[in-house]
Amino acid sequence: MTDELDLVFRALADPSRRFLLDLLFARDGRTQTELESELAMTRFGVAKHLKVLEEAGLVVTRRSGREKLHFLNPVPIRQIHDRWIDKYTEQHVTALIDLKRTLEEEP
Amino acid sequence: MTDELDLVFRALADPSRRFLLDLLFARDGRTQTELESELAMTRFGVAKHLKVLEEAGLVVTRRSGREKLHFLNPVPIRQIHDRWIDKYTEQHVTALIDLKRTLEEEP
DNA sequence: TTGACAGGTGACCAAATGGTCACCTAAATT
DNA sequence: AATTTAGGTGACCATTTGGTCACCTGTCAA
Repeated sequence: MTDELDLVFRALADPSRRFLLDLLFARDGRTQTELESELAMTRFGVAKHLKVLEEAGLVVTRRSGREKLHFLNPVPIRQIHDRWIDKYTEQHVTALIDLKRTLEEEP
Repeated sequence: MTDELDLVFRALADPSRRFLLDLLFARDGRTQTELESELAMTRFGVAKHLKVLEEAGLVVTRRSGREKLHFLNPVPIRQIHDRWIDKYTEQHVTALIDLKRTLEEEP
């Protein structure tokens, strides 16, 4: 009943971790210390979250001296998408979302 | 720190719920009883999972007499995708995944 | 070389989660 | 009308999870 993407889904379940992904989506290559300052949490909590994201493959890291740089990896996100949206449905869905966005912009 | 897609991410975190989505992806419009038979769990557990999926908007339902029909809604999945993959990156990522798939097919 | 800085580990605790059960309502069947 | 069938509710329990802390290693700078 468990699958290979299990770690990815579990990683995405927490709002703090999604916020970390947002930060890395906005700007890649940040250190852990740099990311800590953005969360209302001790560095231990942030470190734990980054570890979960890294083990899920959503974040990849590179060591540079005593620093650890973090990068967003979008591949697992796309795999989630492809699991429940086939190439045919994709067009309808994106059209729907664009429509929704348009409607919300002009009230 | 919490966002509107919170329910969607939390719903996707559980393997049983993802399996239910797989079932509905394969064939829509099933009743709860029909779905129960596919899970190694009492009907109460399945009902709870379906409720979580419905509240997240991943599943929409329609009543028909005493039956409740379930349908997969792909829109939230696409929204997850769009959050961390911009139109430009999308091309690279899909190309990467296609490449990976090709390589795994021919060993 | 001494101290400051970046990061890692394991234990620990409160809160959330998955699953079951006793009990309920409403629709279909006989 | 009586029974079966589809589904819903709230309490309950075991396990998992998010977060903190004391303590550790390795790297850079004065």
